[in-house]
Amino acid sequence: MAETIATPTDEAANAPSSAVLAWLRLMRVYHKIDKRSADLMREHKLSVSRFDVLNHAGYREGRTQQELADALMVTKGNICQVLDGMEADKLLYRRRSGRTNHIYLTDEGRELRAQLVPIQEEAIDQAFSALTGDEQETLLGLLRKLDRSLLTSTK
Amino acid sequence: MAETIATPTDEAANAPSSAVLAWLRLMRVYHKIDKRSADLMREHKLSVSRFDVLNHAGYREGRTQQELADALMVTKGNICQVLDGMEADKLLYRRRSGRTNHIYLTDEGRELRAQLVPIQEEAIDQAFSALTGDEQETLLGLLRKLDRSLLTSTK
DNA sequence: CGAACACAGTTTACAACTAAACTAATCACT
DNA sequence: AGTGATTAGTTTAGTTGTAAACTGTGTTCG
Repeated sequence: MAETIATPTDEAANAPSSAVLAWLRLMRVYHKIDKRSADLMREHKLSVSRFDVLNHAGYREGRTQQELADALMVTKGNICQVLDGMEADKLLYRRRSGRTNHIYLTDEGRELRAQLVPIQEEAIDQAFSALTGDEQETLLGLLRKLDRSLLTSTK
Repeated sequence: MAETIATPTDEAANAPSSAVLAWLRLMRVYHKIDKRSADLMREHKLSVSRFDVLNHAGYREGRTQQELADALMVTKGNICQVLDGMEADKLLYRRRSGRTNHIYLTDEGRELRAQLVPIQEEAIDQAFSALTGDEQETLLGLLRKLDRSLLTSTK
């Protein structure tokens, strides 16, 4: 048995699992679309994080900072900083109630949101346009299943 | 026609397109798994970016910095900084050739890589274990199609 | 040749994010 | 009511990333 057909324990790595391959692709897709978004938002003098806050806070007003942090998958410390900036720029304001802050958009913020949300949606639709409607649904279903199986970090 | 069945132009946003829904899920999945990876790597005193460089540079040695930057979807400026640190820590070294640098792992770097790659792969397999093998293949196929349709940024 | 260009890598200034410590308000329970 | 645990938000120090200017090397072609 001088020559094996395949040598799984070789220096050359084993074939990566489909999970690893899927993860690598997912990373690439994420980064590419994220960069597109960043470029798009920069054209409108806004960062992605500010847009996300504007979008989410405006979707249903009166949310707390912690709710925003959870929804956007960032720390409450980060949200606090982003809100500081946006409040200073009069895009939104905090209304304290006990120990929680509720976030409301200003007219200016609401206007900016109304202007940018369709542009962003258009860009996302365009980015996904290589997939058919059915494929998008399939992808969504798989990602949803995966998402639900990943416990929200216990912290 | 006093009452419409649906009012697409309402204040309440239109139903998001499947592309937008897929993008939101993809973001969530990316962040959750990325955070898991970061936590896992931190246990081994390594950052995700260093692990990525170690993994990629070790997969085929002699790569240039620009190749690494492209593969990891970060700027060459960032790679340069990460390499500075890793070179200082004796995980790898640069070998200049003309105007390009080729990257090689030290024995220590190679050893660390051999130790961590299986751990990381295990974690990824585990993260994707909610999907069946077929589902993982389907997901991979869709992501690959999507990835290929997204031009690498022209820069 | 040599001027103009292209390109790999480096540096710098800054933005975005985290972890962790801290402050302050609320809750649970005897 | 009082004390201890919990929770929302803030602050701080440090990490990771970017964009853009800069350096130095190679390449093209009149």
